[in-house]
Amino acid sequence: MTVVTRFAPSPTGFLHIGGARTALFNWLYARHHKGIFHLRIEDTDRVRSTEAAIEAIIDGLKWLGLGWDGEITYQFARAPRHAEVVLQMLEAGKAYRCYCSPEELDEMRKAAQAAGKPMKYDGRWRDRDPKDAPAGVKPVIRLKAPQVGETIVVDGVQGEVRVANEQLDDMVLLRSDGTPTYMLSVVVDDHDMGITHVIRGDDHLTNTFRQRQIYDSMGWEAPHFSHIPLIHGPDGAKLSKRHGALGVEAYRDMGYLPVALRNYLLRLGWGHGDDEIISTEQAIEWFELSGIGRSPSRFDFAKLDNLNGHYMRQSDDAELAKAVADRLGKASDAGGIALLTRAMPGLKSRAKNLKELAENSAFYVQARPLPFTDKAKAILTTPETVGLMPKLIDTYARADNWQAASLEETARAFAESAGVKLGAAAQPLRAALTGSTQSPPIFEVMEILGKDEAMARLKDAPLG
RNA sequence: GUCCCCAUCGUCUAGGGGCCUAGGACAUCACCCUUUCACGGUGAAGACACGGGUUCGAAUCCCGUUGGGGACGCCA
Repeated sequence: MTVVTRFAPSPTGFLHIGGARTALFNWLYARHHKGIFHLRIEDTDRVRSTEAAIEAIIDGLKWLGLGWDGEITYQFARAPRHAEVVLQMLEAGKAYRCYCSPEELDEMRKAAQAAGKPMKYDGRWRDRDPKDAPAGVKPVIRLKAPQVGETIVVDGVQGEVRVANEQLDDMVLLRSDGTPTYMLSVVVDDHDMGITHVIRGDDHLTNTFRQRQIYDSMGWEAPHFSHIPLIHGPDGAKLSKRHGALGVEAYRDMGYLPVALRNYLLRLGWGHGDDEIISTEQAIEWFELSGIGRSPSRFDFAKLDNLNGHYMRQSDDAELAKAVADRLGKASDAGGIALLTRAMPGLKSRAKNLKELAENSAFYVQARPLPFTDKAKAILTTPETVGLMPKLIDTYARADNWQAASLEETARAFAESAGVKLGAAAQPLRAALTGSTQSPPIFEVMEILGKDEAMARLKDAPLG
């Protein structure tokens, strides 16, 4: 049997981090089994669905590297098919028309809650004669759900979960305007698309009982369900669009790498022994439902940063240089990109994301005169520096060999003859050449900058 | 209110009756490396929510309590 999974977001906002993880798990599961991964946009809520959201979701998935198979399914386009299924159920006596007003329903729920009962529709139109139908009221169509016994779901993550049918009411299948509800649409689409495994957020677990009833009512075989625990924010509450969740594009803008985000998201709720750094290929090979944990997890930027740093250090220098140039608005500066590429080995171990990397790289391609941080200024204006620097600069002006090792030798010899530590020479150099007190090894910086630029910067230095 | 799910270091987790004086990773702290900051290396501190069972033996199984989360729409 070919495994068929799907990611089915509703386009009411960006692709948030929880959705991204759900997509990742479905993608991984399909790839692991050499199966199919579908994308279905659940746009049946015509009021809240937007084109912009659809675009954001598609862009997000592409950026994350989670490609889907075949065409995208748009759920709203399938509404006629959904309605057709409801009609079948109606004819088979498995569904019925209900003429309750919203006010009646509201009262029902309030009364049930007050009486300590589950808040559900009481089924008053279930067996009522259709002739009683009030004139001018468009009915909804409800499922004639079983009233006794229990509905059981065997979940890939949660195990066997059961609920008494008396807890569940006759859900609405078709709204009074003739459009299908979510509960019905998902079931019909999953069935028609041949979905074999549904992997989704835990918040759908209780919905699954209702969906199960629809499958049973239609005599369809239900897919295998797996409900993954939700990702919580630092405060422990569900991470949602309204509660601190960020879209994947926000992570992109913060400078995180797709590969790092995939690795991080994979480890959030899924484990394979003590493994932490897991390549995407390795993830595809290892991913199994049994590795999914049952308890919710919290999003932790510190760990994401660590992972991102790891993957940045492994990234290709030229690619990083391009990304940095892009962020610095110098994407078309070929010379700058070449210089940044050479500088990248010293730069990339000093940043945990592309944003930082760009900030730390800026001094290399910064036009003179350089801006100086307060600390850099302070170093350049100490009496010791003021006394030392002119002589050091003069020494370098006469240097022929501009290789880092040679430059360092020169500085060491200079420091020794002046009776100071190497740092006394290196730190002012750093301040003058980078405008900062923190940078890659300063002699490496000098070499990469080249003698002309380095000397010019040294002469610019605001000594004293 | 009703139902469902969950519960190991601050965080992510390993663990599925004896291998656990509970392992790893991130974060934290110390030391080493060192021209700064990182990277890297070494080490430290740090957890089985609580109470009952079951068992020769429980982090692991059962029940309860507490705590957290989720669902109860003509939203998805």
